[in-house]
Amino acid sequence: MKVLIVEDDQFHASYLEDALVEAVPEVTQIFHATNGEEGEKTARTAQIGAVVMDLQMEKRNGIEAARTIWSERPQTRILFWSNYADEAYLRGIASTVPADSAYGYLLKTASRDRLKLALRAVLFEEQIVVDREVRRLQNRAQAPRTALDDSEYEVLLDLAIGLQDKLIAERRGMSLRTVQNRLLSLYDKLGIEGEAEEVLPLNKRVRALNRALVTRTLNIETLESAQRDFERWLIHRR
Amino acid sequence: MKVLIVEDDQFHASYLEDALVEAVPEVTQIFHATNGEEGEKTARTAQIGAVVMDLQMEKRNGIEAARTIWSERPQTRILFWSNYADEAYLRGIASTVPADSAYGYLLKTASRDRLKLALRAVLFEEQIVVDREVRRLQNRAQAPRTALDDSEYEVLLDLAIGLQDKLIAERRGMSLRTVQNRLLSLYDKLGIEGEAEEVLPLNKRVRALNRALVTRTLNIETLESAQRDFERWLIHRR
DNA sequence: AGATCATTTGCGGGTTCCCGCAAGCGGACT
DNA sequence: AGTCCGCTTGCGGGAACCCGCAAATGATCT
Repeated sequence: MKVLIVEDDQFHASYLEDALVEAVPEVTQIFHATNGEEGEKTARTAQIGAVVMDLQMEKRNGIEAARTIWSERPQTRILFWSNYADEAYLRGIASTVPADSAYGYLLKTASRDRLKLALRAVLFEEQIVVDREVRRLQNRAQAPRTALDDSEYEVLLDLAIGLQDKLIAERRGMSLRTVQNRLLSLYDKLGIEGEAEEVLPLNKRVRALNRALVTRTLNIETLESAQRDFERWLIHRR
Repeated sequence: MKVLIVEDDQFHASYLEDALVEAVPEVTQIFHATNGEEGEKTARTAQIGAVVMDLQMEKRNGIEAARTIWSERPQTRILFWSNYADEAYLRGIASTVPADSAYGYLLKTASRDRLKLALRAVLFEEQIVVDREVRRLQNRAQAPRTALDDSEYEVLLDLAIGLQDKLIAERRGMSLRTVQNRLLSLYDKLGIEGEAEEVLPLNKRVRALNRALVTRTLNIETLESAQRDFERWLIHRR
């Protein structure tokens, strides 16, 4: 069995390699890559069936890499191994994992045993494994009070890259007023009203972006990739 | 000689420890902490004179910890060892390092040799060492065209936490119009005009925050600590 | 079909924001 | 003193934003 490790931190990579050979002795060959782009390439040329991958990396991050890997070979097993449990990553993964592929999401703070368990379960047994911490975030993010539905999330992204209401309306095909309704519920769900109790007037737009970042609903990479998406859309609009 | 290592990633911590004993055999005792708060405490109780510290950590980050450590014992040598060269960190350090203390700023991507060199130079020889990469950023950030002066930076922070012009004016003791002038030059320096050339109308406020984050002028920790500062100020104003 | 409830949309108006213009103010140099 | 230059400040107005209100549209259930 061939396994690819995509990880830009050399210490983490070698730790991972150790754990991997212990957990899955069936492994015959281990490949390394230090960023998403390289990872995609190796996965393709070496016909890799199992991947362990960090999420934040220079050049293409883990999610983007996973997207192309899965688009080429959907049955590839991928274990994401990340420092953070950001909602943005969860959304990214949820929206790209093929119907019946095995994957996992583990935090780097997990113990060595849990890591080994997850490695075996995902890469070999083709199970789905999600870290307790991550699961907790997932639940919180899905609590009806706080959950952003997809349409709200889209508007949040547009807001985050600095689009004005009118442009968002055009891009998403809704009326100006509807965009503003989305914004209202965003402000509500991100908790921007009561905030400091008193009549402390804030710039809600900026505040929304700020809150989204601080609560890890968005992260900086999300901003960058939303920007790229937008530019692509710009070209194709008539 | 006693040295304190403050680092929340265990692999990095042990790598650091190795390099440290090789580079500075004079070391007699090594202490560990995994976040800023703990670091401050250990530095105080163990009377530490030399510290190696990561910058981004849960609870108090490296800069905040450095501030209190230096306020208690200004001649402490501190080597910052970080993943990123964010302008926000540079500003933070620049504004807290006492006049004649030894410190250093090294990226984790530095080779082992450079790390050892820096460890010896800063902790033992009491020199000042700044990583090449970091220095480069520093220069770029100081290029007249892009450099934010302190007053602009303050306004940027206020904008970033969502304050409106009027509040910023009150907090910083300037007129409304002056705040707006600062914003104008911010927009200019962050490159928000031409952006997409044509008449692509953007929400400049949000865009400014977005750009500041993407260019690493700010990071999310900065947002959080700016928020804390603001709340402290809120209490003390009339 | 008819009733019900949620979402979408238009309208209107009070704020905030962005920024040109021009009048103060103060330091630097001659 | 006088001139120059840059920063601050007030004024004014057009654009964008926030949001209540109510009508239109749609989906669901009986």
